Amino acid sequence: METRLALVRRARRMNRILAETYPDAHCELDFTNPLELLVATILSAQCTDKRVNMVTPTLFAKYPTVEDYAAADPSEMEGIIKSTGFFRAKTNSIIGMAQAVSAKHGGVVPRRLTDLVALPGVGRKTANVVLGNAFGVPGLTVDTHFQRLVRRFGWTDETDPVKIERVVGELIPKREWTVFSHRVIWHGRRICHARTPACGVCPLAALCPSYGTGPTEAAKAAKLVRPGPFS
DNA sequence: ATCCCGAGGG
DNA sequence: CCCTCTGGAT
Repeated sequence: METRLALVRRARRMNRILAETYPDAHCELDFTNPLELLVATILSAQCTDKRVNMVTPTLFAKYPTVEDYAAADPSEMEGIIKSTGFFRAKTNSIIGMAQAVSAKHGGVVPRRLTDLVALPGVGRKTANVVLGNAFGVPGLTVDTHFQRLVRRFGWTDETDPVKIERVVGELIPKREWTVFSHRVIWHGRRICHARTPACGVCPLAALCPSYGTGPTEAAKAAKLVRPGPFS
């Protein structure tokens, strides 16, 4: 059983290695404007950031302000964002979010987590992305990558994002929460994949309790694999 | 086939 | 906890 002290030390080392490995980890939805970042993040659900970035110029030109989104014609907006998938739900979310921001916050995107999460289509992950990357408020963005990695790191098996934030928040300094989230997510995208993690080239191998317990690339190629504690 | 830096509803 | 929503890339 790992002691609390050992756990904290290991977490700090992992964070340091991630920082060295991904020195320029950042939000790939590169908007400093809160409204733009909020809309782009809503669009990014189950869709690559590249594809989101292909529609945002057209979208932001047509809807420059909260009021423009609030008064938007749904079918027109669907046409613009169609290629990002889930376009009906996303259109409803964006218009509903804008109407709520207009009615409850005077057309200004709120800076508080509770206010952001209360907006239609805005969950905890999206809210923390906006807080961290547009408002400079530290936040852990617990997406599917983050969730998977902290489990493999042996930090927590919790699935509830709030509980995960609480556990990780005690291991990582608050002022690094935002960039730490990006490091973890970048690592998940590049090496610590859901099905077949590339443990052979992982810079965290020596510190990872899940090292070697997952399917190898060779086994995967031979189709002899069932991911154990993975997924 | 499987995945993409999710959210809402049952 | 489950399901659904969607198109595009690999």
